[in-house]
Amino acid sequence: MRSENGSTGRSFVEVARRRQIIDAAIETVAERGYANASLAHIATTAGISKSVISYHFAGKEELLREVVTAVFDECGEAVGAALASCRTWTERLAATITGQLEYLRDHRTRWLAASEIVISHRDESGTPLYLQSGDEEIEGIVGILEAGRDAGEFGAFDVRIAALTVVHGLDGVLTEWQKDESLDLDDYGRRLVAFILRAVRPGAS
Amino acid sequence: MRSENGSTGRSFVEVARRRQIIDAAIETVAERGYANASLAHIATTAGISKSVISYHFAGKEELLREVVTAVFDECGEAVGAALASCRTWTERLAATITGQLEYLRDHRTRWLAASEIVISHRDESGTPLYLQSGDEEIEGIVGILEAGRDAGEFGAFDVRIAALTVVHGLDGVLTEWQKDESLDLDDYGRRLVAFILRAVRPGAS
DNA sequence: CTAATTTTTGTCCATGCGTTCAGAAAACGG
DNA sequence: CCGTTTTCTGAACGCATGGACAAAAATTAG
Repeated sequence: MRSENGSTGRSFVEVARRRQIIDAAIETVAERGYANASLAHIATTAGISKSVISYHFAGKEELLREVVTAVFDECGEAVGAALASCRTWTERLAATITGQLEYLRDHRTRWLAASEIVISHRDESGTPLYLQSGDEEIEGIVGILEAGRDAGEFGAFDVRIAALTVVHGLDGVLTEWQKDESLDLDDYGRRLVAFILRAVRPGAS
Repeated sequence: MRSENGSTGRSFVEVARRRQIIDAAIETVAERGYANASLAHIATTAGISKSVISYHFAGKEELLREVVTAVFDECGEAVGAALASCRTWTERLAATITGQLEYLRDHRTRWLAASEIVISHRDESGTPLYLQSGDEEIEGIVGILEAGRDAGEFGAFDVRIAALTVVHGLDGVLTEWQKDESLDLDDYGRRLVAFILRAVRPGAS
């Protein structure tokens, strides 16, 4: 019997191969775009035969889903770590923004690939992934905004609209970064935080 | 000699056919998604033979570009009309937001199709359309924000970040509307305007 | 009415795709 | 060492796509 890994029932080589294929898929999608990221190209990038992908993954569908969950989980953990050291709700709101931008800054390729897949990939019924994913991120921001409002750090405003604006503002940063590769993400993050804090600050509406 | 139309040198029937094909493309892309909107499907939707599209358009590329420019020009005109009747910069900022949402509300299919194409379609070099389009919309909002700031209607903030946040917030409304078909766009617009006005209002920061 | 031109049609083609498969190669267990 | 299992390969498959083409149909002009 081969040594197994956790509860997945996968051998070490299996896990390594899957990781290698996932990384190759990320690189290929980021470089050539979702539509041009065929299994053949991914296999070439990984330096393996096309059929190996079909051997280790149930299909292209499963591979792409694994890419998305891997990257988003990584980013979620990074943001969670940034949130842990915060003391005020204002800090938490800022950390949500800067934390995600820092992940984007340090893992551009991975984030780009995951975004491409989420936007472009459709399941068999034609529904894109971004309409299937849960809204945990939005709910998290809503929670911070409500708590901050109750604590008196923020003013009175529509927390859901505010949360959506933050999330879509973060999504849009990638677009701006693609338009201008020299964009300073840290600077952008600071300015975005400042703008959002202007909106949520207490005071007349 | 056939009667011609403007400077394009196209006959009336030619113009009509092109419009019919463009509308069929819009309907097909909105219904089946960009990736599944083949020329065959578009032709079936239009009730014509596939080759007619190739006869009237240089290729799929030209057809899709015409769809995008047609829809975005329509929306731009609608927003422009809404702006014309504004007297203050605050009104203009609000009209930019509500005007676009009203177009989205009244032309969901067209906007959806154009967005799909802009996001997913790549030219031969692999560059998506949304990285090619000019930033006239952003520049317009930047102009409003600067003028409003100089007029004392708005406070001191980063106008570019503010404009980008507005634009990306508007882009995101379509996503929310897809997630929840019963979303009240007028209500969303009012709330979004209120939130943005909170951010740009004069005061410390 | 006839000839020329515009428009439409159905068919065919080359290409690329994801997946399948039999068999080769490698790794493993006793 | 040999038999078994896992892993990999290259070829083949069915399918869908965008485009090209000759011929048919419709429209126009004289």
